[in-house]
Amino acid sequence: MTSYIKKCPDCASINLIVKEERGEVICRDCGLVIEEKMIDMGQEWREFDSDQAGKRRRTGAPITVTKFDQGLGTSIGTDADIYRLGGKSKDKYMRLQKWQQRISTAIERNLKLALAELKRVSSYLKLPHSVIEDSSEIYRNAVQRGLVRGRSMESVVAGALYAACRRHEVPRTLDELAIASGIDKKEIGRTYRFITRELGIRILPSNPVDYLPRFSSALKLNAETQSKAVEILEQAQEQELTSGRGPTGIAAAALYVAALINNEKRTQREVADVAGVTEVTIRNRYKELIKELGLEEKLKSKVSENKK
DNA sequence: AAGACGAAAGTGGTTGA
DNA sequence: TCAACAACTTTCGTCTT
Repeated sequence: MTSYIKKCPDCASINLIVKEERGEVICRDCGLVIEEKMIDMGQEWREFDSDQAGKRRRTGAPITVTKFDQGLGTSIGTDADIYRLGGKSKDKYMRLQKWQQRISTAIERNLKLALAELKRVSSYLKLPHSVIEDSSEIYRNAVQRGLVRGRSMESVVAGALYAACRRHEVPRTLDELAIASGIDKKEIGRTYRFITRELGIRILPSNPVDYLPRFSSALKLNAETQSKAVEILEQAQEQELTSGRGPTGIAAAALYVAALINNEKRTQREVADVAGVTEVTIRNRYKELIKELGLEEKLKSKVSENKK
C-alpha cells in the first residue's frame, strides 16, 4: 500500500486502495480511478524481415469485455459487395447474412442492452472500472449459461454488479444497489445468490472494515476516528463477535463507538441511516462491543472530560 | 424536545430433518 | 417440504440530557 498520492483529488478522501491485478489506485469513497498502470505501448516481439513483419504486426483496438462482442465482430459482406456477385452466389450470401443477423440479434442485442444498463447503474454508484469489467464478464457468463431466462435482465445486471463489488472489496449494500438499479432488494439478493452458485463464483463473506471508509466519510468523521473504528473492528473479530452478524451493523456500531471516544459524537440515528440499519441493531452491536472489549471506563472518562 | 434505551412482536432467510 | 432458529426490523413506552 505504498502511495505517494495521499488524497483523492475529487473528494479528498484518504481511503485509497491499490488494485494490484489491475494496476489501479482507486478511491474507495467515490470510486475515482486515480492512477492506472502505464500501458506498455511497445512491441513485445521482434521482426527480422518483411515476412515476419507481415505475420507479427497487428493492430486494432484493445479487446475489452465491456463491448458487447468484446470489440470484435464479424459481418458477412456489405450489400454493395453482394450485389456485385450476382446469381447463385448472391443468394448464398444473402442467406448467410440473414442467418448471421438472426444469431446476432438474439444474444448480442440482449448483451448490448444489459451493458448499457450496467454502465448506467455503476456510474450512478461511482464504481471503478475494474468492477464494471468484472461484472460485465459475470453477466456474459450468465447469459451464455442461460441463467437469465425467467429473470429480468436488470435484476441479473444488478446481481452481477453486486457480486463484482464484493469480489473487489468495494462493497455496496444491497439497498444502494436497489436504489441505483430500481430493482427490489430481495430480487437482487436472489439473483445474486443464484448466479454466483451457478457460475461457481466464490465470494468471501464481506468484511465490515470495507464499509468503514464510506460510512465514515458520509458522516464527516475525521480519519482518526475511522482508524479507531478499524482498531475496534479488529479486536471484535479476534473475539469472534463478528461471525454471523450483518457486516454493516458491526461496521456502524464500531464507528459509533469510535466517534464517542474521539469526541465526535453522532447520534445513533445518523449512523444507522448511512449504514442502512436500524438504531436497535447499532445498540445491540455496540453493547456487545463495549462489554467484550472493556471499553466502559474509556467511555466514562471521555464523558467526564466533556463535562469540564 | 430529542436522543438513548429496552421490550415485544413481526419478517425474511438459513438449516436440518 | 416444513419447522425451528438467529439476526434484524418495527413499534412503542420510558428514561436521560
